[in-house]
Amino acid sequence: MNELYSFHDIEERWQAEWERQAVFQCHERVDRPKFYCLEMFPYPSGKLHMGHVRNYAIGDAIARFKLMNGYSVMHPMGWDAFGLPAENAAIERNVHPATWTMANIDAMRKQFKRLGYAFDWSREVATCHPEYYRWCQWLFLKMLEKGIACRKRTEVNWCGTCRTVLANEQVESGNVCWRCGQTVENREMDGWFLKITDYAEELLNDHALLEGHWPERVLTMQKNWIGRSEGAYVDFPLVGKDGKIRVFTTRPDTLYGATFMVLAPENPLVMTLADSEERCAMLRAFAEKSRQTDVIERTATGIPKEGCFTGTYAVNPLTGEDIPIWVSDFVLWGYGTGAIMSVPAHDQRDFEFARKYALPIRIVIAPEGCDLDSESMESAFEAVGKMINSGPFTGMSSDAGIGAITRYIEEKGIGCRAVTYRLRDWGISRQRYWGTPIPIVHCERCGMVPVPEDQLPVRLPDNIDFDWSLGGNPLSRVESFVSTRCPICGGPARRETDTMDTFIDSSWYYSRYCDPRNTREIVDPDKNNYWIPVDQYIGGIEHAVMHLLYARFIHKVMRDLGYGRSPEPFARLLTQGMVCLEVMRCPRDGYLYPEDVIDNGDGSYTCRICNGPVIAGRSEKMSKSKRNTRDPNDYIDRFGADTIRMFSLFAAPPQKDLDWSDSGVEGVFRFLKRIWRFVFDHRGLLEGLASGPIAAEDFGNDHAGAEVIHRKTHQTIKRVTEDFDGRYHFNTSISACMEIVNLLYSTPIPEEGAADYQPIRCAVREAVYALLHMLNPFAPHMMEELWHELGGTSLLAQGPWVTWDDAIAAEQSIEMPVQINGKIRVRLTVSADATPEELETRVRQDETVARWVEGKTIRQVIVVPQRLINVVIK
RNA sequence: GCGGGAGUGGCGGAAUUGGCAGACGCGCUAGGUUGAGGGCCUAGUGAAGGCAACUUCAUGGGGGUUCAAAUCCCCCCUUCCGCACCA
Repeated sequence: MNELYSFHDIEERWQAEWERQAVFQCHERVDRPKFYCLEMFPYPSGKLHMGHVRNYAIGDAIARFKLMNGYSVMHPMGWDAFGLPAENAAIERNVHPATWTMANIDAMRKQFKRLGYAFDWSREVATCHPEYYRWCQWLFLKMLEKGIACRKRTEVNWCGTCRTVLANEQVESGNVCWRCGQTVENREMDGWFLKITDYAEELLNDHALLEGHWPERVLTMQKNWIGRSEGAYVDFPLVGKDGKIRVFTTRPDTLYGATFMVLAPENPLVMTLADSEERCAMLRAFAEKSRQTDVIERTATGIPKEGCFTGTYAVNPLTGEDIPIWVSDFVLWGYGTGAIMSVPAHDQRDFEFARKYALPIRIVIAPEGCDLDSESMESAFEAVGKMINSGPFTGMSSDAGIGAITRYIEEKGIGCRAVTYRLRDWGISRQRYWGTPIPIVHCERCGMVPVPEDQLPVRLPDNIDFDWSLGGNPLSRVESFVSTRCPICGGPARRETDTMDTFIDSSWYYSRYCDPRNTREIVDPDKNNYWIPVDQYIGGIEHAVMHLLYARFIHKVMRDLGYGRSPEPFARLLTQGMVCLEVMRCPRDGYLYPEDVIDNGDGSYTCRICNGPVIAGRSEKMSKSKRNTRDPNDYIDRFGADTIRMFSLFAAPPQKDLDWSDSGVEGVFRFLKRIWRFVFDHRGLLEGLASGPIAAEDFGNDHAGAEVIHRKTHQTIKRVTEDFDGRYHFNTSISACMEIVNLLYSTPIPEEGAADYQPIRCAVREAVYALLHMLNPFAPHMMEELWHELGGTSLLAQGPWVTWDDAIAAEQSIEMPVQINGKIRVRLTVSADATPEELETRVRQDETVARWVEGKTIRQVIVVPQRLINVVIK
């Protein structure tokens, strides 16, 4: 055995060995329970960052633990390989997106392998591969058949920088592109949509299956996004015109108080309502102004809302009164029916609008025990109360009134019960090249024709001209692609040139891993049913409502197509925190790279560029623009994969943000070296440790030093094992292992032949045996190496895991704190199985206790077994 | 505005069916080893007071429940995240 811990050699050796023995290749074994461990697959940007290292280190620890515990573990890896960066690289550097992507995949795969993650590489997929995307196209055709996919012309979010349409989920803070951060604009365009709204109810209800297994806030975010609300549609007939306006309300009980109506400016009805040419022009101008108003400004609270009267009236169907129809941009065209009934007395927005334009306010709900006055009231009364001025419903509670009025309008045929959602259909058309072509042909004679299944995949052409200045989708300029024959009539036709949102690719990849080379089917249903659901899914919180909602939707679609039984794709979800580092900023030169910062050693820093003082900012997510990134490669070079992996698990629990720290990394490196050195220094004593278990009788139980190690070992196995089964707080698992190592260092190892040599030898051998197993999920290379050095012929990776004995883990005697009136005054060493009565007697006899009690009387002695004793005196 | 998370030494973080606050690591201090430095080893390290045994204070702030509160309840502050006229 080498005295030096030469991590590079060790890591290469074991990576090769795992690969040679195909240790991480999995199969559908019926003799073992299965465990599907999955981390969100990466976009092949070409370089791993610390966030990746952490994400995959978490999953790898779990996967390895499960494998050691006898599970049939699937832990696959692949590439979310379609997307804009590849196409942008093509434009900037004149490299084909496929070439660029493939080179990136190769580079990242190498990095992954250097980190020694336990992936089953035989299942690798890349979404840009025709054998993958043909099944995206197939899925699209199935959804078209079932009416889930459709084409329509609507207002869409257009990102000018990315030159494509975005789905609503991909627009952040109301108007910002999730990818590039630029403001999006509204455009009316044709596009393909998936009716995720058909599944809204199920997506919402099935949250119940995930509760307790998914982070609460992800469920809350999805719930808010789906935004279910219950109420009724009510029709208001127009005065002097045919037709009616349908509104959605959650408060049918306030219908008698509806004194005007408001339509969204985009509502096409608006133009038909104008009572004069002049009014028509005004409304058109108003709509145009709304369109140009920033979405944030238009919808922000606190800003008074502009309105415009149409000149037309509708009839309140319950009061029979004529009420004016207005237009205002606080009513959204995308929600409900794009029209509302306004009840200013009981809705704050309506109230403010009514005050501004002097519209009538009628009170129809009275709060318990007091009266409202429409003249003097300063805000709407939105709570429940007693119905007044409401015809036959007067006197009813407003709660009961909701049901009663709904039934009434249903009987009269002027409305019906209804549920609406905030969730909109998923717009999947993208006007860019590097994505899955939508398998549709536009024929002059036959219209839109789906490409027959046996003609899939519709391949992306290679001969692309990426000249950005030409604008539009480069795909539409490839005549050989666009021009085709109609599958029905054989006549000339043109291919659809929109490609699919890449979120479709990532909505079912976890199923494809179950059967990645199937050329006949998207996945074999039996294989899918064996592995799915993913038992543990791990990724960033940023996908809470994008990927994670889309994937749940597509999963349910696939289930309905007969490709699986499980209602949900991901049984448990862990959202890992970000990797952060403090930013260095110079007032003159902006964010600084580490090499441009001089550490003065006294907590202050100097800018190397201008010699001015540098402001050490707070810790923020590592990002290129803030220049606070660190390259995993540098750390692998200096400390090895085991160190960087273990640090990213040790520095914080997985769910929390992690502060990167170079000295923290060195601390972990030091710990690993300490293990190495201990084994090296005691290689004689530890020799052959791996070849056979330690018999209980070898210990003897008369030596205190051995017993302490023995007990600590079993306690630690228990702690670490339970951390894996519960919260995944690996930071505490690792620190527990550090405690054992510290204990081993502080135990004097006797000379061979000394009386206590045998029991100590056994205890130390057992401790090291356990350590190698427990640390294997975190630092697998070093542990395999030491295992091998100590006579192991099997692989630690294949287990079995270590077990503990509660009887050994139990303390014989414990130091029990004794409190007097809640303050610790003395500690007594007592036998662990002492009865409360014995303990109380001990305490009453104790000198120190007596000193504190002197002159007072003991009122009560509280004995908490195994914990403490509290003496209450007065 | 609504909803959710967080707030513990110089730093990252332990400890929550209420029961020894600060495990473990970083940093710092001292000693040892070394020609020096680094590395490694040992000890110390929440604050204040005291020669000391020890005492007092301390988990964002203020109240409360309890023999006992970082943990439970009420009010407030700070911060991060999500949603934001959704009818």
